[in-house]
Amino acid sequence: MASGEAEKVSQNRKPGRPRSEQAHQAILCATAELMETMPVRTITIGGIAKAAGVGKPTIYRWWDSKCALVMDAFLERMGSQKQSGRPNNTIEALTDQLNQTIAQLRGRDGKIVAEIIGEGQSDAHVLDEFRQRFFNLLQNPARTLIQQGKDDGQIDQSLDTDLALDLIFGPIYYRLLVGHQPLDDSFSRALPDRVLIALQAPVP
Amino acid sequence: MASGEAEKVSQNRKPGRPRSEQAHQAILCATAELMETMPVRTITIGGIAKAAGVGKPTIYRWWDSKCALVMDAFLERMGSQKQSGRPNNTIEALTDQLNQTIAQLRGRDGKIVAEIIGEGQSDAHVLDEFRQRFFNLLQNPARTLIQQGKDDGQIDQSLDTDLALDLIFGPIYYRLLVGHQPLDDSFSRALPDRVLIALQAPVP
Amino acid sequence: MASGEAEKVSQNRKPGRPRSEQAHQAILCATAELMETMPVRTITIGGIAKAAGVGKPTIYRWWDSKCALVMDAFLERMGSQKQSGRPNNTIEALTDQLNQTIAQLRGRDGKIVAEIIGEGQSDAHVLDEFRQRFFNLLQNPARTLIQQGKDDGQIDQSLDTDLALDLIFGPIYYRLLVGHQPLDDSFSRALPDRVLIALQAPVP
Amino acid sequence: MASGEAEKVSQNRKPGRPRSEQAHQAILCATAELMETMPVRTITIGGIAKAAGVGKPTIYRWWDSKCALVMDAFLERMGSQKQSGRPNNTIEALTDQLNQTIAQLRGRDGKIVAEIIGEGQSDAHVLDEFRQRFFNLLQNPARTLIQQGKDDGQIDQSLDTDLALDLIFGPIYYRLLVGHQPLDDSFSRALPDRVLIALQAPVP
DNA sequence: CACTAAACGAGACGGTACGTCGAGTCTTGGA
DNA sequence: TCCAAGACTCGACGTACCGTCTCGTTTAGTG
Repeated sequence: MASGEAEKVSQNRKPGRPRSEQAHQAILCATAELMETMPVRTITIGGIAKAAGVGKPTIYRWWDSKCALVMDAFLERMGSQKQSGRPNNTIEALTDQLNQTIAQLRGRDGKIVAEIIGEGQSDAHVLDEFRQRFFNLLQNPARTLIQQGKDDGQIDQSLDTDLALDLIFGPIYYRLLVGHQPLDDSFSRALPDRVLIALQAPVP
Repeated sequence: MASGEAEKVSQNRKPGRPRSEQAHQAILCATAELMETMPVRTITIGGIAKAAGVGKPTIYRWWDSKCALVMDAFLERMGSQKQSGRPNNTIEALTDQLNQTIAQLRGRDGKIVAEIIGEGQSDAHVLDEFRQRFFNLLQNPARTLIQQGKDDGQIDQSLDTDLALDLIFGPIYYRLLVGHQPLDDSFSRALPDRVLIALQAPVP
Repeated sequence: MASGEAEKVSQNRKPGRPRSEQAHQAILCATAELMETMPVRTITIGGIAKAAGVGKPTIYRWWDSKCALVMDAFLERMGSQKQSGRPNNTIEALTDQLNQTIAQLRGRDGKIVAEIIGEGQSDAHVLDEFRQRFFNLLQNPARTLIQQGKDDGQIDQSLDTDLALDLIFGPIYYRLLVGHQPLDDSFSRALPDRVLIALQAPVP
Repeated sequence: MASGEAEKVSQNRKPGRPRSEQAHQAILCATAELMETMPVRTITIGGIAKAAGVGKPTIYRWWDSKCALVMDAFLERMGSQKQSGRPNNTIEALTDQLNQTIAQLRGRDGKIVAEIIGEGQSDAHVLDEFRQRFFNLLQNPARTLIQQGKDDGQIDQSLDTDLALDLIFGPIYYRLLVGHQPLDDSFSRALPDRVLIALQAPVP
């Protein structure tokens, strides 16, 4: 009280036993492993609890729903995103970005992304989280590049940035989610050039 | 077979009571109504049966799964697709097609399409059915137009038709499924012109 | 239709699949077996379901609670009560009745009765059922004998019958439930004579 | 020992913070209050802890189980037993004892006794404790009186004392536990006379 | 007076059982 | 043979307590 200093500090910590970070990690880890081997839909909370050596209530203490947990587990594994970072040329950088995205969404990771978006169709919260925590993360570098391209004249300045992003990523997610065509190398080769035409040229 | 007597009336009809077309329709109708008011995921077979005044086994007699039924109910309501049919100009026809698709996927119908694709992420069969019975139906006219455009020189002949379709429809489904941006009028206005640039110009 | 007989009759039967008596019996049987080997309190609905090869909802369809089920299973096994029936002498018949009751409540059966009464202390419904379906059944013959004894002068006519029954059975249940003394042979030998004194003699 | 006490206090005390008698009492008190308002079975350790403003481990530090705690709380409230003590006449003293017991087991206290005995049916330890700490306490005065009655000729000397106690208390507990008849005044009036007949008269 | 060690409040932990719900199958009587 | 009805087995759901543990704090007695 004297000089108004923090004094006792008295601790802002909550009372009681703190949550076990070990249990938290075990759950995330078990979930990630289950996601490798089975569709998200068929994963059960009980199954995760058993795999993690954890009680069901512990899972519910940390996450509201299976989907929230799956989101976290997914992001943990996705966290290690490398940035090739070659800023010299906007167009080249965008091409890189695109190819990297396609590469990322091939295989199991892409399947999981698709499943999460699928779950999101019946649970707005999941889709929200997905956008905020994965999608924006992925899209923002491209957004910056587009802005940059518009500034230095490589991209049509009258083009709406959001639309540009949809032109770039739309075809990829389309194939990923509808599955009518694969995200193969020929797609990866042909798409960037074609899309970039649309971005560069001014609408007549 | 032994005594080979065709005897009593050859009868190519199956014996027993014939399936009730009335029940069939009641089920489809009840399903369609439920789809209007609740997410596909939360619809239950039992709920449909109750709403249709039908037994669950009757539903299983006609459809393998909830999703197959939902698909049928959905297609029934989607059946009445008008074709504006103005074949004079390929580019204009494609623009029409695009705008029509966007208009169609706005509102409840789009939500249902999204939910079906969502279900499809955990059930390959659903996605198969979706592609065969709805998606191709929708996409084939555009495919024809593109082919036509390539023939008469309005579209770059080196462009792969499948890729062209992804460029056209990708952004729409992307917005529909990820929900980061709406399928609004400004999108509807801006998208076709921009996409068609990509289709028309040759890659340098 | 012809002679205008009751014709349609229309049936008072409910529609739908009838309850499976087989499942009913399997549940009762499994419960009875579990009661043999473990305390009622530690028996679980899930355990019964598993042992009976039955789903939990089926159990809940037939019984409101574990205790109601246990009551039924218990009564089924208790059903085969022999009546030694020697009506020549009221006092002798009462003695028989008493000894028979003691014999019955020795061993596992008595333990189960005690456990059911124990459960009943926290669930009035259980105690109700117990009284109506087991206790009265057991006590009514004695009640008749007492009435008879009062009529033919062998039992004090001023004695309230309910009180008489409590004098007879009270000590037995007391030992059964409090467990301070066993229901052994010496008890079985000494009790009837002593109790019958109280019933026969008039209060001074 | 008094004056010349063993120098350095001799130190038989354990180190560390001593148990809090305040917590002990708070737990007992909270338990007693809960017992007033809800069945013993539905009381939970967590509920007691919350009501007493105490942590669960503190409860387990003092008591092994909910039942042990309930026993203690119950005995605390029962502690104030008055002894009317009129030793002039054995028979009258026994009658007094009986009426007092009936009066005591009427109302909430009786219900709690019944619930404890009920719990005891599935937990031998509870029943043990009950007998040692409540039941014997209650029964011993009567035992003494009976012995005394046998000595001075008012009670049949050939009567086993344990049996006598069962004859006296059996009907009371029987009504208490089975609940087929109330522990009302008419019972209280009629029982003692009738029971005492059995004790006094010799078996023919 | 500071140190030590146990008890304290709180509440998270791994479990177990709960009672409910939906899926997909089976079994009735009637059409 | 199909129909409506609904009971069936199965298994996941999310909740409630259990009895134990792990925190940070408090409190007596010792050094």
